[in-house]
Amino acid sequence: MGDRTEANPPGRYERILRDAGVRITRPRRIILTILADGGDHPDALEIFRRTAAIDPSISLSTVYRTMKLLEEKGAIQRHVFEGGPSRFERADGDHHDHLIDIESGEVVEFRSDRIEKLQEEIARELGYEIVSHRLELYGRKRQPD
Amino acid sequence: MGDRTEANPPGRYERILRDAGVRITRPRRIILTILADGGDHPDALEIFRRTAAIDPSISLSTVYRTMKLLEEKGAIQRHVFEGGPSRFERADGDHHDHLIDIESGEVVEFRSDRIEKLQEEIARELGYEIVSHRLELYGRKRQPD
DNA sequence: GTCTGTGCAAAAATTTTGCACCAGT
DNA sequence: ACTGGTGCAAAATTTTTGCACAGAC
Repeated sequence: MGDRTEANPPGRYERILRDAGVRITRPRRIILTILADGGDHPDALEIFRRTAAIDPSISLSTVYRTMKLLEEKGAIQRHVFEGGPSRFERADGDHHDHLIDIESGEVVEFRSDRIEKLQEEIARELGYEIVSHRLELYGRKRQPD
Repeated sequence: MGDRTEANPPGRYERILRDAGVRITRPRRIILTILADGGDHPDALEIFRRTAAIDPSISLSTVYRTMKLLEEKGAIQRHVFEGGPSRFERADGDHHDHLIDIESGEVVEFRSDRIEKLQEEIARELGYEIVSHRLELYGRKRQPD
């Protein structure tokens, strides 16, 4: 999967938000930095821990409010994997789905154009147009025997 | 989709549970009846409302405990659609995925062997074996133009 | 009679919100 | 300055749990 940092130059989110008429405050800038840095899928509490390490005055409410805002602006995606709380990841252009390691909680990203196509076909057959979708595989590492 | 009641004769769940060494109590029997009757995807509170209509002494805790039990025994499936609480449906033999109408909340079931196969392939390529999976399409009715 | 299941109330976990103050533009 | 954003504490929502009693086997 590797490094995708260059896909999110610092300020990418800032631009999205500014263009939407949203103020760039200190808490928001810090949260945005954390999201841009992370290649993972942290939940609100984890993001809060990371902001707290940088500026302990930032509240959990602000984290939640910012996540909701970013989601509405299309800057991040929210995932609710089985059982757990919402987890977030930035939304670059590239759509992908998730494979969750049920033993470690690790998330592997993947993408299948064939599956995407099939989904479209199915929706059309049922008389619907897809607005969004969610495909999650839950599995464990295969033992190389 | 239509009537699937015959796929769940009364007592189907009872057998599953009895075989698992679980006692068939009055609350459980009532909850099981509700699940067997419903062709829908109620959440815990809705199930509680339905049990309350039959026997108001049944508590919400018992509903939750029973749902968890049934899930563990493989008798029902839990779904967490975007935003909302867990919703449940009985697990017959037939696996299917869900298309959720984002306007009405209605759930349409579908199944695609081709998608299932592709999922297996993808997991294998990534070095995993699938334990479970979740595919949800969120969409709106297409206007017949 | 034994041991699991239940109701109740309290707690836990996650997320949202009212309000007075603060800060970005 | 104006307006939207923030921290805090309290509430809302969903789910779990401790405990004493009830009920299935």
